[in-house]
Amino acid sequence: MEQIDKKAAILIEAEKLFADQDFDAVSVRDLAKAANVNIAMISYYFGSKEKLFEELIISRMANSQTTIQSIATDPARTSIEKLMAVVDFYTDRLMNNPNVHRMINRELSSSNRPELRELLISKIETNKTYIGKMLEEGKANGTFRPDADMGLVMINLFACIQYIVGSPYYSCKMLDVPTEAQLFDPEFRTRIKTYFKELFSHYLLKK
Amino acid sequence: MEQIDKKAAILIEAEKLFADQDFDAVSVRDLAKAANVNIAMISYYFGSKEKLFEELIISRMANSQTTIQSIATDPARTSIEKLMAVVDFYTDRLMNNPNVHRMINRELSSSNRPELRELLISKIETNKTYIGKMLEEGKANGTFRPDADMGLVMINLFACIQYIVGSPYYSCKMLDVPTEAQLFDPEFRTRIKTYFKELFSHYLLKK
DNA sequence: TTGATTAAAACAAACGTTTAATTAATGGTA
DNA sequence: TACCATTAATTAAACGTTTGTTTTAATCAA
Repeated sequence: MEQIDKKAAILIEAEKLFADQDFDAVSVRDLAKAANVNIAMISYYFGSKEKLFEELIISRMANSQTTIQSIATDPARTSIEKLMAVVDFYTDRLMNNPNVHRMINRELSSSNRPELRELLISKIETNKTYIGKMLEEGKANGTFRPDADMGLVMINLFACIQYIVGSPYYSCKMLDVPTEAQLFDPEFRTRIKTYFKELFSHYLLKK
Repeated sequence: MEQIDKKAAILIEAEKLFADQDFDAVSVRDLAKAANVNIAMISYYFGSKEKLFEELIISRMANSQTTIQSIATDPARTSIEKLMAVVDFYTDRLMNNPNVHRMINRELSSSNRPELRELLISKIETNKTYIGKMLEEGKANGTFRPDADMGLVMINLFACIQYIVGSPYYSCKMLDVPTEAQLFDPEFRTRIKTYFKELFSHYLLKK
């Protein structure tokens, strides 16, 4: 009996394994066993283990550019409302796709696959540009303090959420969250969102 | 002619290689070549590649517990002064030892070596406890807002600096810092410290 | 019968580790 | 100091596994 879509099955299992272990720590035999397919299928469908890995990351990395752009350029929102919307969107986006962001996180921290890293950065950079402009606009229109460090505000938001998602086991222990599942619960998401909204409001808004 | 300390040479080169690449991506032959020693010397001195890796991390992970403790329990400092001192200390500590913290960062994000991860977490947790008590004390004595999220303040500081140090290539691009070396310059350190001091002051202090 | 799909086996290369042999250093004895 | 015995350090080669990938043959659906 043939499976409808073995290629999809491989991608699903690969996502789980690569989220938790390094690229080299996962063998094609591990992948084949988890997806219940023959070893040859990885090369057959993807060409190589590395191409499977790249295809997996790229396909799972949803396109967030249009959303960020529409938030950043929305004339109906004030500067602070835009920032709140970015916090919400970014928190949900990462917490909805923890596996792929763990992979991305690990790719960005090593030079094992430089071309892939470059590709990921270029995608992320587009969003950074939009949010950067958005924050500078808030300075220009008098909403935000002129001496606020907008570069660090951005990387602070990105880094902190990426870090929690990328090292869930560690983060649970540090935040006294009992299970990793609870880390992605709506309750904890609200906590994250509230924290950053208050944090940035206090830091950015004029008194 | 015998080398004086081949073991130290191996550790030095291993630190560079493991900082930039995954554990499995660095072979013992790479290590031996970089340190200019025979392959057998890794097993001879360390027992195995994995033991070398563990010994490297543990030996390079300086003991920060006594410093954090003395800051947190210093009666001469106010609560806000203690927090500022922690920001300074933590920034310098990570930026002075980027290589080992890149390794730690990567270890915390995977379950490739669970025992090592557990060991690292237990060491970090001690500091977390001290700083946590310090922040709660600030709440109790009326310095800090009672509804501030101290857990997230802590992980925010840790995560953000660890992230910048752990993914320097990426961070440079995001922060418009031209070279990785400049990321660890005094100038950029001051920027980080100033940012967090202002950020946390605005968020924590009562108005 | 054809072409797509599968499984099992085989492939060479690379892996971490060990062996066996050799050289260098050390310590005690005369 | 000179000598020998012993330990330690170093090397090249080989070890058995595991790696990612490919081949071959069989099976299946159309």
